[in-house]
Amino acid sequence: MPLNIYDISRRAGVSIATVSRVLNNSPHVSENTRKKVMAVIEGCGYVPNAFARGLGLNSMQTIGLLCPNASDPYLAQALANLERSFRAHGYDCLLSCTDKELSARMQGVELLRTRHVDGMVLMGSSFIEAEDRNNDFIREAAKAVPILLLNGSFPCDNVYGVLCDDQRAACEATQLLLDSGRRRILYLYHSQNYSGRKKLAGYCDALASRGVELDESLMSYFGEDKTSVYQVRDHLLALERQGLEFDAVFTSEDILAVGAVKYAIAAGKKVPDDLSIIGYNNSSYCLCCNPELTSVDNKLSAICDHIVATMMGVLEGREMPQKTVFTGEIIRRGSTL
Amino acid sequence: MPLNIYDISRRAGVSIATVSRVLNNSPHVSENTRKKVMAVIEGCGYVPNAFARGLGLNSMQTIGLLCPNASDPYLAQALANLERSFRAHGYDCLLSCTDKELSARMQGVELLRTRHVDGMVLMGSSFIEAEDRNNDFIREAAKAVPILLLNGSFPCDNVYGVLCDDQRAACEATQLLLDSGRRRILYLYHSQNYSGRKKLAGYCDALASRGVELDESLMSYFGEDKTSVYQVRDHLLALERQGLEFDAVFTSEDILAVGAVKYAIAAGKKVPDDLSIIGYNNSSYCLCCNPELTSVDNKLSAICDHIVATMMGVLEGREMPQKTVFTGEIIRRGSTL
DNA sequence: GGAGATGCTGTAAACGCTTTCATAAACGCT
DNA sequence: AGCGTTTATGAAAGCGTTTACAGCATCTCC
Repeated sequence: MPLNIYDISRRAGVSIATVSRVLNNSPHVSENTRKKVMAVIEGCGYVPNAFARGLGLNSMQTIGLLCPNASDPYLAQALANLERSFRAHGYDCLLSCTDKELSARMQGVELLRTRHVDGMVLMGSSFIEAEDRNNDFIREAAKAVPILLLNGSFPCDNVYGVLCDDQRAACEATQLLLDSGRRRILYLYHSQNYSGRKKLAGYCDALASRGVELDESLMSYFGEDKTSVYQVRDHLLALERQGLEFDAVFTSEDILAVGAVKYAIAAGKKVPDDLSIIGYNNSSYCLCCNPELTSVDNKLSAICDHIVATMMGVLEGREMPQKTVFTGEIIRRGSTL
Repeated sequence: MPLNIYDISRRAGVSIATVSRVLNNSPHVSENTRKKVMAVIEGCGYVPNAFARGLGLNSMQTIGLLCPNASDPYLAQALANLERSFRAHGYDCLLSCTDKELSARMQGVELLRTRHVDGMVLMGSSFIEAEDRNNDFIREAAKAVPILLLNGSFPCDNVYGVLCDDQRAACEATQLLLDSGRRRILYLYHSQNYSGRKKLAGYCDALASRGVELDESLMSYFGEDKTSVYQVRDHLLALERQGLEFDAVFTSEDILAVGAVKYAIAAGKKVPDDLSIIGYNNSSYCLCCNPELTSVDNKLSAICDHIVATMMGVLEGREMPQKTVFTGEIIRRGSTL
């Protein structure tokens, strides 16, 4: 039987209203009473009941984190960053992992309806559909609480995007390959989501900027499961057998680039001499390969910090920028010339 | 202004008690009223207020997940598994990441005191200290809610351990190295926690079983930060310069084994011909190396499933085994003969 | 036909806070 | 001294549930 606010009020010789005011840092308490009440509170280690507080305030200082795939080290890193930072601001995080995009939507809505989270972070732009009518769930949720998009952008009130300029970064990565003499650059991607489309656009931009013609047969899609390393390797081997020529690979995720390295090993090609490879995310996978992977650092920790700052700002009623764009940076390692 | 239980009771022509009974599947409701009330509830999409419910029941169906390092792919995978499974049972998960062990304890207690979680999962045995008096926080927390240990064991009421027999698995892994002719086996480990100690014991068991003398200079400790890949590489290079001889490496985590591969590359040694390497966890890092890493699969997903099942059992008042041990399995890949 | 079960439903009291409103005290001013 | 203003406090009404308890039919069985 933990203590309640009545116990404190009795011991401090004040009313529960005063105790409540002390707890909530209300200015309408004299310095004297504040001290007296605080002394009692600390003396007996009283902690206000969060459920009752939630009932009164209709909030429990909770943020929902919707994560499409927590086992991806990149998103896992984001998860850790976000959680730590929100906690520092006094907010706890409810996690909601999900494989399938459809259920992701449901879970987001559920989190809102059943847990009354104060805000949600959609981690990864896979939440944003190309077909706009499928995005109603975001618009709907945004009516209730602020929605923050990690690596996405969406024009809607109360929705805030914090992202890397993937188009530009992808363009620069591709240009790096082109400018080292490569002409047949494979583009491998995981999913056709918001940032996936941006990266593709950047890839095209780069080709255009160097006067290289786009060849659709150089672009391949892969599912999101764990076996994609082998999938990529086998796919590239198959392409080679079919006579397709390529001298570089650019991927939308590091794990796919790992697959490209596997291919090179299987095909007896030297990286980067015979095949240049650039990944995306600059995740811990990059250091595991030999040679180590050149990759695009898309400023995850800055993005996470900014997401938390924006969420806090919005929750405190401040005006916040609807879209913040960071500039990616290519981290050159051994997989490129 | 969402609907409340009074709105439903009015529309259904019953009292709020009856509505509540319908919502909680109480048997004391006639089939007729149940149907009538359900129809109203579904008709208007009513969802009971979780805060009020929490206040009444002193529970919000929430599990606290204490994760020492969410950016580790292995733990991230566990996080995803646990969350999905708890959600399927109607429980949401509050995440609490932490780098430092001390603050981990604080956060666990805080989660309990401020959030009234119904149970906690301590992910990774780094929560269990070698010095027993430092484990009071577990004992304390266990008085309030069931505590589940992922990869740990702790003799205390209301604390349940689900783990892999790391000692045996480490022994078998080391024996595998010994039986392929290796005699000078480095053991690299991340931290001196519960499972760290077990693995060490297994390593020693294996040496004893084959009559090989233990050499303390073959054991090295590394911190937990991300740079450990390079740390390991440089450390091994230094050992080599000092004249220490070794023909195999066994590590407590895959990421350290990746560092050993880096060392082999830097030192111009062939894996596995000049140097055999075995990691631990069978994480996604294993596939990134060349050759791919032999590693101990410690049955993460089985452990996670069992954690959730045990937690649910305890919460439903059933008797549950205090300790469940899975048997690890060595996954042989290219880094061993 | 009435006593005693049995089954269903409603009333009202928690649960532990926040917050509005009223009141009382203290203060400054003429 | 008297008045209006400001400041500090308390009483009480929510917030939306759960649940103990009471009440009322209906039924069973002598």
